[in-house]
Order: sequence, then C-alpha cells, then structure tokens
Amino acid sequence: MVVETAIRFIEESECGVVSMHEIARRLGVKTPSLYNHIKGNKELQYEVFQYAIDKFVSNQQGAVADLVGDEAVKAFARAYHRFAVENKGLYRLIMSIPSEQDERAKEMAVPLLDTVVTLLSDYGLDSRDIAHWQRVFRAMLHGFISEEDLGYFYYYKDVDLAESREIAVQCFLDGLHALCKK
Amino acid sequence: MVVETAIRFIEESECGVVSMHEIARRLGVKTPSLYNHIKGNKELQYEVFQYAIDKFVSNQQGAVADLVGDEAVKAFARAYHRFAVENKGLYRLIMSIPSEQDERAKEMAVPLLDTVVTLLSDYGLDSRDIAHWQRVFRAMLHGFISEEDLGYFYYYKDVDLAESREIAVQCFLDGLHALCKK
DNA sequence: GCAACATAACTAATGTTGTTAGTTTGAAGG
DNA sequence: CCTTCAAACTAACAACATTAGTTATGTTGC
Repeated sequence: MVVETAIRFIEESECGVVSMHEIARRLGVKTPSLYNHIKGNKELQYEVFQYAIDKFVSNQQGAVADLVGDEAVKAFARAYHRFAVENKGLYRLIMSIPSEQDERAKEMAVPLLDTVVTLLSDYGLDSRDIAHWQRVFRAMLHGFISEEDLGYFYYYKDVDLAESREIAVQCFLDGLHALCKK
Repeated sequence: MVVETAIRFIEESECGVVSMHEIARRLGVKTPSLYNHIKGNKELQYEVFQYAIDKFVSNQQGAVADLVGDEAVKAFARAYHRFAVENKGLYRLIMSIPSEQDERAKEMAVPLLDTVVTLLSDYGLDSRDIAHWQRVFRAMLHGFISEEDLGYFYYYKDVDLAESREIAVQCFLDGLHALCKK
C-alpha cells in the first residue's frame, strides 16, 4: 500500500515530509502510477498525519494509564519528549501540517488535546483554567523539544538538558498547585 | 540589491521561505541572473536569517531597556510574542533554519540568547540555573507562539489567548522566585 | 579613442518536484 | 474467448534550483 510505504519512509527519514517520487522509488514504480491509489501529495500527508496522531495519542495514553496527579503529568511529559525524539519524522509532520486555515487538519488534531485535558481534570479546575493550563503545558512541552531539535539548546552544552526539562515540568506543576490552593 | 528584495519579500509573505524565482520575478529579471550576485538559495537564506536575528534582537533589547526583574521579563515576553506575530515570515525563518548539524547557523543565532541571559542575571542565579531557566523561558515563549501559529490553540476559542500567555509567564516567574528564596 | 576587462544581464540545458492526460497491459469474470 | 477494469505505463507541463556558456554594457588604462 502507498500509505504504508509513506509511513515507513517518514518513520525512518526524520524529515517530516513525504515526497511522491520517493515513495514511487521505494515501490519500484513510476511516480504517476501512485495517482491510481491516492489523490495527491496533500492527501498522502493527511493520511500519514492521521497515523502520526493516532500513534502519538495512544503512546500518551499508555504512558499515563493507572496514574493520576503529578505522577501522571510527569509521565506524560516524559512520554511526550520520548515520542518526539524517537519519532522525529512523525512529530515534525504533526507540528508542520495544521495551519490556521486548514479545517480538516484541525479536526484530525483534536484528540491530541484529550489526554492532557483529562490529566488536568484531576486537579479540580474549572473549564476555563483547564483551557489555560493545558495550553501552558503543551506550549512548554512543544517549545522544549522544538528548540532542542532546532539546535537552540545546544549552547551551555555541559548543563544537562534532561534536568532543564524536569525543572520546566516542576515549574508547571508548582504553578498548578498554587492555583488549586486558592 | 538581491538580499534586500528577499527581505522585503519575506517580511510581507509570512511564509518563511525565500525562492530564487520569486526574487527574480520581483526584480524583473531571469532567475539565473541572480547567481551573479549571490551564491545560491542557501546563501540567501543565511543573509535573510542574519537580518531576522538582528531585527529580533534589537527589538528585544529595545523592549527591556531601563527595566529590571519581573517587569523586564514580562516586557520581554510581550515583545517576543509581538515580534513573532508581526513578523511571521522572519520568525518562521529563524525557527526553521538552524538544524543541529549547521554550525554556521548556530553561530549566527548566539545573540538570541544574550538578552534573556542578561535578564535572568538580575535574579542572582548561578550560571547553571541561568542556563536551565533561560531554556525554560525560551521554550515556553516559542512553544506558545508556535502552537498558536499552527492552530493548536484554536480550540477553546472563547478562552482568551493573551490571558493564557500571561498565566504562562507568571508561572515561570513564580518558579524563578521560589528558586531565589532557597 | 580604442583595446581590455569586468559586470551583469541573457539563453540553453539539466535535474528535482508535483501533477494531468492518454495509452497499454494483464488478470478476472461472464 | 472476449470484455472489462485496475493499475501500470509514457509523454507532457509547470514550478523550482542550478550550471555553463554567451552577449551586451559598461569602465579603465594606455
């Protein structure tokens, strides 16, 4: 199957972009032949995007199963980072597709919120605060691996990155705790 | 000048990518003619990248001039976000060029750290903590506008985005304060 | 003023990508 | 056995980056 080849390619390639020609090459076929099976490059992106999201979400849910509160949050953060590192291509695809005007991609991406929101529901926040803090948490997680990936955390090389990440997560948790007490 | 045209283009276009053909079109010239003035597309990217960083950095420094402590941090965060929104093309370029193995781009990007590091120096942290918290801060800032830009903060549309951003910054500041007290 | 040289445009060509149209082939079913 | 349909094919075009080689426009030195 075309889509399967595309998935295998992007899982190996680390580059987050699928090319018709590359897929054709892998299948030992001329590029136009692919159009008998798939509408075009965009459709292929969407297909792989869907796969990436499914894998990411089930990975997250697996990581927080049976956990609640801070432990769940920490486990989620670890799983998030691990996934992004071990699935560079898929993660980059997830973080490159949905632009503001792409309603279809936005639809597909909804499940990405669910696990985080469930996690935060344990803290007894109202829905507005959940919306806020879910943003804060995801911004931090993505920002971290994005900067790391871009090479912007290359500086101060002797200062441990994993430690920085733990500090960030703890900072988030402390903020959450402070909010709960009020 | 070729570079100037590229800069003007990317400042308008919001897309973060310069195309030789586009520049040639704008200059009313055939594409190969550009190669008399610039090595190639990559060189052009670098040139615009340099401009983007300079503009971003001076923007940041202007924003925190005469400010210290929390006020400076907040002003920086506001300026960062504002720049990214008002200079989508430049910001996207900054956040797409430096991959881990590109030493030249990494060199160029060094000044991006300076302002933040100076800011955090006011809090009396040792150099390891500065390295950590500078990462946390920049991860959050970039993660926020990146997710926003990607459309991932589109959900919960009725919950104010600016408020989320303030919560995030305050969360960071609280973490910083807690650290200073110890 | 003219030959020499540099500059910066050009054309022509190659190779990459995505995509369409139209054609052939080969296997499955009536 | 012949029709039919899917899935391959070729040929083609449009963007893009890039190279080589050509021409026209100077400006400079003698």
